[in-house]
Amino acid sequence: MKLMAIDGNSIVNRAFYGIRHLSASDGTPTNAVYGFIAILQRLINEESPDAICVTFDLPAPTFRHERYEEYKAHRKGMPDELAVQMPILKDVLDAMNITRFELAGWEADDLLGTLAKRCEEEDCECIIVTGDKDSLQLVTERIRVKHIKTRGGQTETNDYTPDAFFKEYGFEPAKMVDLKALMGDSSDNIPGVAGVGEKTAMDLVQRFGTITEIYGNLDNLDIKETLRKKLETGQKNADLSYELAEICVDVPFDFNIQDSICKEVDNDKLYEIFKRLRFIQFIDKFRLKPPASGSGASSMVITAPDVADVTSGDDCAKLLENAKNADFVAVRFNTDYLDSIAISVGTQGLDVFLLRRGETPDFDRALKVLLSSAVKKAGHDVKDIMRTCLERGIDTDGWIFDTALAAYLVSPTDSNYSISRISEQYCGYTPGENDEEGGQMSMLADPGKPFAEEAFAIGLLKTALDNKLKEMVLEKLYYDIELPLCRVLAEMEHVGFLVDKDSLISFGESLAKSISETEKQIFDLAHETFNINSPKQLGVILFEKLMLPAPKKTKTGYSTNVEVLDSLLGKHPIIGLIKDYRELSKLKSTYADGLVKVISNDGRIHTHFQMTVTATGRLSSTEPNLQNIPIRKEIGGEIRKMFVAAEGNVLVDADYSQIELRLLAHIANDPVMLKAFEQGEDIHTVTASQVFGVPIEQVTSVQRSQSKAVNFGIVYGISAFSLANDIGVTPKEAKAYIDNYLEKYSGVREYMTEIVRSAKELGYVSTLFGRRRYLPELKSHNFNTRSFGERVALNMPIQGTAADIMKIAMINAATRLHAEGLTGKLILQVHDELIVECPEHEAKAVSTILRDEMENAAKLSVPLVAETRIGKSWYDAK
DNA sequence: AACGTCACG
DNA sequence: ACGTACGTGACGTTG
Repeated sequence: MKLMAIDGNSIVNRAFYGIRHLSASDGTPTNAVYGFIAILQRLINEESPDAICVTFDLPAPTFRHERYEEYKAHRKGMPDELAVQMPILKDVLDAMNITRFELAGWEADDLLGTLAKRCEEEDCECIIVTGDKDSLQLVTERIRVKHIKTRGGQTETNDYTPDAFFKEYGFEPAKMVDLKALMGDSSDNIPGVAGVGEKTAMDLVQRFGTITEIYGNLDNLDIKETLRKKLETGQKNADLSYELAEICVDVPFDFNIQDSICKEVDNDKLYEIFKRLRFIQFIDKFRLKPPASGSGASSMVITAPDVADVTSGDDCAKLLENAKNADFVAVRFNTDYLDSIAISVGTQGLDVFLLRRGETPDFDRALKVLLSSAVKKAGHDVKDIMRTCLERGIDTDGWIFDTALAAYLVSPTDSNYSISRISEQYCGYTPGENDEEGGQMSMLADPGKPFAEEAFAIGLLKTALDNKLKEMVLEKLYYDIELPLCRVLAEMEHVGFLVDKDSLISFGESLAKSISETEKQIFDLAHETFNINSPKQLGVILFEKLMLPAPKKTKTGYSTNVEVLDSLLGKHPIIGLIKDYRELSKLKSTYADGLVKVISNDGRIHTHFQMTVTATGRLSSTEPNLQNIPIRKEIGGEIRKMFVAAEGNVLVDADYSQIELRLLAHIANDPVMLKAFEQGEDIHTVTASQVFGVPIEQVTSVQRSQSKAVNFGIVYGISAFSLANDIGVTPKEAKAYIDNYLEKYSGVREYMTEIVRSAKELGYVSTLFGRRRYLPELKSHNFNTRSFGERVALNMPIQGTAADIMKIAMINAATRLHAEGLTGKLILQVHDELIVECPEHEAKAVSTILRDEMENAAKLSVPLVAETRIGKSWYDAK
């Protein structure tokens, strides 16, 4: 028999502070409950105990505390957000049929101690789960303590058997009490002996044993006189502390392990609670089913639609007619093949119609009508549908809504915008299982009912999200920017970027040569071969074999990143070679070999732009990522020479100059910065002159580059420590630079305090165009998390507005190119840079259009400046 | 799957 | 006293 006994208060605390903010639909915080259940589930899997129980603190009631529940929650400074979760947690445990114990006047610890001893007497195994180290005193052969830590959202467990304890502490578990008696514990109000801390106390217990042994022989101990004095004066405190630290193991309460044996959970109750708390994953994990119908609430529940296969020409014609007349229809395709369509017309009828190639008469004509502007459509991932259409030479238009895009604007930090997830969240309706997110769907001949249910969900979502957009004042951003951008991006992806495949391959081969030469030299210097790509093996060579000083560690071992290598540069010739090796192998694996793999039959690379990934509103690029092609280092530039224009064409590259700092000047309305930009000055030089108090002409290059770092730092939400690290000065000097900066740029200082204040008040920040990012981090009790939230509050409006402006410029530039009858096409966007490929004779016109549209995408109180260049390759055009 | 590393704006 | 810049994606190693 194996009992798992959990220190409820301790674990719920860990969960509360370790897990990001979560809330139920009514706003009640739920992170602690969530974390607790997650930990519990994991422990059950790990240990498979026969019985489980949870203990909670419950102090003795006194007359002074009339509102006892409230008092209970707030002692030890339990914050409100946690206190309100305690009753919820208890409900959950009850619904799970897990016994819980609380007894007035006793702490969770004492109950644990008592029941662990009872267990032991009955020859059962007991595992105590806690986040406090106090309970370690209970460890015996039959009682194991599982200590839980949370690090960066991950929970780690540490098992203490008597052996494991001895290894770490050097004495037996029972002496934990003596240790506490000497060193004290401020969090538990145990005084300990004044002047004795952890180190001294450990030493004393290791060498001499219990406090009885220590005090019984105090005069003869081999210790410093001062320590003896401290112990003498502190004896009373030590005795008192011993009593406080000792866990009571004979609390008078009935404990019978049989009562705690694991039972089935109460499906209906648990389902109801998890649903209310929005713990959808747990409903799955616990295999819960919706309560049997007849519970009365069914009128509120949206039920799955009926599916009608369209198999006759008459039905099809009727459907198309209805579709044309409807305000909108919701459409779901199998995006890759376009051979099945599910259509949900309006939201009145609950029918979904299913059209299939081969089954529906005249399928292709129906498809064409549906895809045309005659039918107003809501879809999911409209850009991808458009790209597929382009690839198959089908025209499409009439897309008036994209549910993924809308859900993204409403909450850009979510990581999953699958139809089923957002439908569950915004409509309370869950379409049937469907594998498309896993990429399997397109292979299925018969998508069937789940597919139809997704079309139905899109219809519900359109209405729900449209309201949300309106509520959040996101309509303009959505309808004027995000939605029109779908077409622009679909075309860019479709056109792609031509690369010189042969050159890329031979570049890869020459890299292979350099790599193996470098490798040989490294092995010579190391006197052995090893995998240089393994930070672990490299760490051993550098810091153990070659005995170089290790300046930094990571969680798992030595850090070997460039920063570390740079600090070691002069110390050993192997360092430079390793840097070379890294640079070459990165270039080969990610860029040379990596890009060759994704060149299509047309010789071009067709990236995928992701519209719903970044928290700030930027695009991202995948498969391959064309937004991180090398440029900063000499040899990396070689790669850009392989990105070329087709025969008779050129590339026109346009990029914004300092768009983020210009936006900072505009948003902060900082007079000094505004003036600098109006007069076309070099902003970093101006900053240097301000910060260092020298005339513009006398700014040195070091001063300019340091100021450049300060400017960047400001945009990122600066800290003196990081700035110091970045530019190699002391944190003190860095702080002086920042203080100086904010003194001169007073508008920026005001912006920084104001944006954080407003973010805390509203719970979100926004761009000039209304794009929002919610910042639950600002409410965190964790300093780091909260500071992160503050930095994001500073940065997002700037980075996000720049992204908005670029999107506007893209839409306008694409429109202009077309309107002026040019054949040049946008092919790439890299955040502040746009690339068009066009016939040579169009280059000048294209160049003008790009610059014009980029500079005029927004009217600000500073000029926006874009610079353009023309070349045969990306390298030449930049 | 997570981590370390490094490419970009 | 805390641990530190914002936003991404891909690759190789390791567990």
